[in-house]
Amino acid sequence: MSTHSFTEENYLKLIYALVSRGADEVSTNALAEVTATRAASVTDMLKRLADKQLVHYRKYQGVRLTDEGERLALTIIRRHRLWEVFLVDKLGFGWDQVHEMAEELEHIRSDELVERLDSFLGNPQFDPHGDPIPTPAGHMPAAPSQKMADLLPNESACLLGVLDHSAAFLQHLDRSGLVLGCTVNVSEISPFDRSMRVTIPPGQTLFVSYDVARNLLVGPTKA
Amino acid sequence: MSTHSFTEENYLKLIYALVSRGADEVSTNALAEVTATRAASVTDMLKRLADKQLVHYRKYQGVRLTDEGERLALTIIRRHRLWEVFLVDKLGFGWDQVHEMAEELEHIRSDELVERLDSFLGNPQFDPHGDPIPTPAGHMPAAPSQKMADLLPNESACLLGVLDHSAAFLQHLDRSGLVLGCTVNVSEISPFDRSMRVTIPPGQTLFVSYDVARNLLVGPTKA
DNA sequence: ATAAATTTTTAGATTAGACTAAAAAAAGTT
DNA sequence: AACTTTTTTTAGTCTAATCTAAAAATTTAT
Repeated sequence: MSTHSFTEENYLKLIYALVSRGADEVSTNALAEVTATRAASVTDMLKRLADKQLVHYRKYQGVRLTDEGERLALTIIRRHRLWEVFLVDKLGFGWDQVHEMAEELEHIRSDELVERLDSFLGNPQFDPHGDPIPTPAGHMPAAPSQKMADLLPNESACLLGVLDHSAAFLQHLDRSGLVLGCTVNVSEISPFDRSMRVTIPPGQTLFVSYDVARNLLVGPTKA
Repeated sequence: MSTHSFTEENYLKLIYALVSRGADEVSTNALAEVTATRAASVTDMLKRLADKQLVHYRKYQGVRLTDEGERLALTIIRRHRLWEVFLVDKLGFGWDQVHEMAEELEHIRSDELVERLDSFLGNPQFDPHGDPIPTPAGHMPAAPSQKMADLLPNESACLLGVLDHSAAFLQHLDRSGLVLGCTVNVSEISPFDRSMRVTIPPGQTLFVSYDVARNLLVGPTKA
């Protein structure tokens, strides 16, 4: 039942994010970058987190989360994503507007609140960007990994998520009419710039640049 | 657009609460009591709030809010009460469970969030305890002021709010079947202990102690 | 109106979380 | 292998919000 500061929670979340997208251990500088602080501040915090047994830390060697640290990181990510669903589904915010608010809401410290929110939202499996919502016990479900850019001509797929979460990218998708859950069919790929001609229901055709296609996650169509 | 710390917001809210229930100015000791800190800490904070023009403060004389301080206090109270409505109406919490969570939620800093929440909840005028919800512009609507203990035999009234917000009191009301909005009719008042015999729909009779009756707010029946 | 009690303020410390500047370790280059 | 560059850590400082102990102002009581 010990309680952690907002700052500590944010470090855990960010360490999780950095580890899960590649490296085995996270460097001090990488953390300084994502926390928007200096390396010296990061070192301080890592020592504190190590004292609390939330990370494994060896000088000059980088960090990784302990089991308890990972469990905690995942409950925070769970809260973040559930609040995003609330903001979009219930309050009508756009998926490009909710990140900052969820950054604050994720720190509200009541497990019962989170579980009631979860049922109120209908136990969603994914957040508005298609990211999977961790279980209450702290397990991260598998996420789709195939990119739209990997599709071949004549293949169809279901649009499931985004890799780039920036407001600019999300707004671009809005303007293009690309919505999560929609079925896309690749009719042609330009050999020159790898841009795709795709059709989406109801029979609409659009061009998707490679830069966009490699930031979109797809899966098998529901058919 | 300047931003204030949680702590500053809490001081403002508590100063408002103390002023509105009596005294013209609030003493350092009274604030130390409600903030659960020491007088010396309060003095420090009052200086900081005075620097930010949120309170009028003169040494040894107590404090009161500036117009800007009061406006801010009321937006925080507005947020608190709206979140309480959300927790009770949408998530199904009991009215005795929501205070602590709302204490955290009230500090989420997005005006658009609050206004969208307000519409989502159907623009409620009162929180689950019958306290009026301040307007977005920072105006506190009038609250009912008549106490159930002031009713005379044979008078009827509508139960509108509570003065005591403790979980113990609220749970007592739950066990008694006293619900906000219900019509109460006083059939008899004991001259000995001022306890009341009241009837509530559907034709149920119960005894209400003076201690309970003076913590209940009533108004004219809707009829 | 003077002394005693209470309240409030000052002075000086502490903690979390940040900072800068400098030292130490690791990695990269000839 | 030795030198250079980069990364990380240490050492010392800063701010917000707290604390204790002591001093100052106000209030109460004789």
